[in-house]
Amino acid sequence: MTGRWALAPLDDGGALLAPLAADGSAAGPVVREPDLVASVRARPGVARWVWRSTPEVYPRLLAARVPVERCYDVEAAEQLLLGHEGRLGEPRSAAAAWARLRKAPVPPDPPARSAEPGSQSSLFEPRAGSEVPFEGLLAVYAEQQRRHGLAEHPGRMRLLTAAESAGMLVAEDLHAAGLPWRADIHREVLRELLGERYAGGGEPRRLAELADEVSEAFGHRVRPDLPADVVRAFARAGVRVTSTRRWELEKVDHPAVEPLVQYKKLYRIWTANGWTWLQDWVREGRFRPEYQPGGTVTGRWTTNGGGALQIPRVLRRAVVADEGWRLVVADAAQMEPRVLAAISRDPGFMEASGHPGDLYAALSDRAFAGDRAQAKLAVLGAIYGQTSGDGLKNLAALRRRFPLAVSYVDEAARAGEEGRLVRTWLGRTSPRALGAVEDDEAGIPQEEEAPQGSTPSSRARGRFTRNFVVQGSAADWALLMLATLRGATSGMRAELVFFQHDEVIVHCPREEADAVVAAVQAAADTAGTAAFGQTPVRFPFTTAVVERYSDAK
DNA sequence: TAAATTGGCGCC
DNA sequence: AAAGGGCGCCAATTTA
Repeated sequence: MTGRWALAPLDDGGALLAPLAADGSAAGPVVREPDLVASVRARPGVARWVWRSTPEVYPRLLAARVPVERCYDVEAAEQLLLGHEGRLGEPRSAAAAWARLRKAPVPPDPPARSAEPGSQSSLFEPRAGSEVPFEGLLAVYAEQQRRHGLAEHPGRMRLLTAAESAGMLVAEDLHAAGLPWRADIHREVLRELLGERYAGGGEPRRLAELADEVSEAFGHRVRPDLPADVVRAFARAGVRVTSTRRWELEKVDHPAVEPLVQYKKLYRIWTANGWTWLQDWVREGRFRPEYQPGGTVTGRWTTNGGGALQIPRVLRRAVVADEGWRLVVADAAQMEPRVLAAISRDPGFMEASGHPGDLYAALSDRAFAGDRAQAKLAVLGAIYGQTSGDGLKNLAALRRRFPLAVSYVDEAARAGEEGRLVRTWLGRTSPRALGAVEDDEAGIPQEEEAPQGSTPSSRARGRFTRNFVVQGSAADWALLMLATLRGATSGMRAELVFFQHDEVIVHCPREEADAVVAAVQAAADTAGTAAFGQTPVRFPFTTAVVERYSDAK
């Protein structure tokens, strides 16, 4: 029993199932079985489960410890296919896709739920408006198979939807495992930084003291958490600031600056990751955020509640492995420039990226007379679309030595400025510019207003598309790396517990740590080849085996 | 009064 | 040193 099977849950815990042929059509009769979990358990040979939505089905399998190696998430795929077709705003639910297929009225997507802290698993109950009949699911899947064939690179598009589906599985795995989190240590850190917590939820002692220092420095009462108040106070003191951003304040010579900057730093910890956060998000020694693969247009993940991708560094002390266990903290080194090397196929840049060592040093040896800092600025400027400063100067040197790499991102920027779409290597596609309007003939977006050449908004658009191809292709790679790593660790006790763009944490018994480190690097190499084909580019990970997250790097 | 926006800063 | 890309979250403020 191999191949693909479609699966849909029923309200009574049962399931509808059907084997699928290569073209996506049903290869046998639809069967109804009483217990979804048992149905999956009884078919260990299925190569890929096809279902509407991973969060709808997979958590109950996970809870029952029924392994699922691969899936195909129809709604995730719909989102990617719509994007590829330049139709990103259209509803992406299976029900909507089914309606489009039947030329019926298309239901809008149900509103996104905001996560409740500590939710057991993300979505046991399907969202209202998401129901689709099984025949509809099968038809939508078959149609999606056809649409993959129409993509610019069908093979890459198939890889992309497979990878996104794998990401959906990993997201549930991460939620189920949870990041080990010591509430007692977190409280210790809070107490060190913020001082005593006052009953009634008022400012902790240290913040109150800093606020007093700020007021003293100005000679009158100033609320440091109110930007307008602070700007006014500086004006009264004869200092003109246009905002209270740290980099602007730090240029100002005034006794209020130091306590003010300190206040803002601590205030942030208090409001974003203070006692309230701890109470809301940490249960039984685990922090369980809800991850959303593809939550951003570039393919980077987001999390829903808890701010898992913005954990302040000072709190990493609270992330501690269980007794006898370790955290393997692995960080992809200079991922984005290496990805640029791979997608641009620039021979020199690929060659420089072919070493596991420091990429910026390798680049500076080749183009910047050994000046690593200049090389780094130039590369980041090329990727982010720098508009001024030294980076711009250095960009010229970069362009001379690595013309294909620079022209790759320049072309992406030009596409954006002209209102065209850009794609990642695997085919994830940028959304249309605001105000772009579809051309009936070719589906090419046009600016609503006559193109004026360069406007601030077209330049901003260019910076976005310039970065999109690199950040997005890096996300492609990271997804494949995760999928591979998930497979490699499935036979171990090790668990993936954290993922953040280019960094992954695996929690494992001490004895497994070496094997996990090797698996991470192997996954990186496999993903590099799977995503970009045979290139000299390497994707080294910096790994640390530690007991606490803060001991890494 | 509730929803949307703004300012600021945390992460990559 | 600052400013380019992507986000989420909080509190305050503005808008509907």
